[in-house]
Amino acid sequence: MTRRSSIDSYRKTRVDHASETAEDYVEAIDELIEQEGQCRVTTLARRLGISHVTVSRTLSRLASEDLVETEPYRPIVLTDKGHALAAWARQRHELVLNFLKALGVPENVAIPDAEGMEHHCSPKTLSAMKRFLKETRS
Amino acid sequence: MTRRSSIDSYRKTRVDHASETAEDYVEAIDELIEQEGQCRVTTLARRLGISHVTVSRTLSRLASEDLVETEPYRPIVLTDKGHALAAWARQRHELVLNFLKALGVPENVAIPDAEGMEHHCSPKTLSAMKRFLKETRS
DNA sequence: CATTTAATGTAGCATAGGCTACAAATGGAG
DNA sequence: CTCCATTTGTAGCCTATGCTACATTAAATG
Repeated sequence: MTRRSSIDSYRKTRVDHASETAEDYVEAIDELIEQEGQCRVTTLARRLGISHVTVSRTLSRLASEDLVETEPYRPIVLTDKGHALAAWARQRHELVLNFLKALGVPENVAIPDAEGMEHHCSPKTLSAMKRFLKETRS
Repeated sequence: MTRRSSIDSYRKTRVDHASETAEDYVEAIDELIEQEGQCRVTTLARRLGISHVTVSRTLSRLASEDLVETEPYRPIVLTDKGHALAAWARQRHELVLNFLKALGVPENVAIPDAEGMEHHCSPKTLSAMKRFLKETRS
């Protein structure tokens, strides 16, 4: 039983990874729009720490997935779907980060760890984290 | 400050991913050797849920990184370095899984989540998990 | 020991995500 | 309005990870 599910676990991890990029992008785009009024390719590239070329190509994929809308030389816009995903990702990000901090992980470590872990937390794990935060606060 | 580290966080997540495959492979190889006395390409492929072709190619890379030794049509052997990495990965895997279960995450969810999360837990986060387990047990 | 079956390797293709170098568009300063 | 700096796009290359189809080796069985 544990044997059987190991295959599925590995597969899930792989599939998760496919959507991680999308989540990171829409989350960063959403933040940039909030912070600067708009999101440009170059700004996003700086934020993600990669070249504008990679960002540009990835945005094409996200556009084909109906998460963003792009016009040549224009700011990047989130679709409703993209915005919803961003909101969800940001919320989850906050939760995981707060959870790690409440667990006693120093912030400078919790930030990068949360970044990597958040994509792999299923709803039930997120609920457990919420529960922990509630109990800890009281 | 949080701004500055966001770039590094994204970068760290990407770099982490590069070593995830290696960790998953040596961990699975180590388990198979323990369970079946040897590890064959096909068995490993089944375990990881991917084709033997992909496994074969990835093993070449791991061999070039001195983690495994391969001979054509022969079982896969872990180098000392590979075995050490496997031991570390298995230990970390156990810890994360036990932590999630102690947190109240159902096992069937904890297994795949641990699989994805473990690669992103830095030593300080692992320490915090250990601490939590100790406190919970008492 | 020949033959079939299973395991492994190889060829070749696809996608995702990196990059540099160069071209073209935009926008602001003079 | 022209020109220059910045931004964005395009061409082309790389690695990692997936695959199917086919070739080859090893092993098992009659």
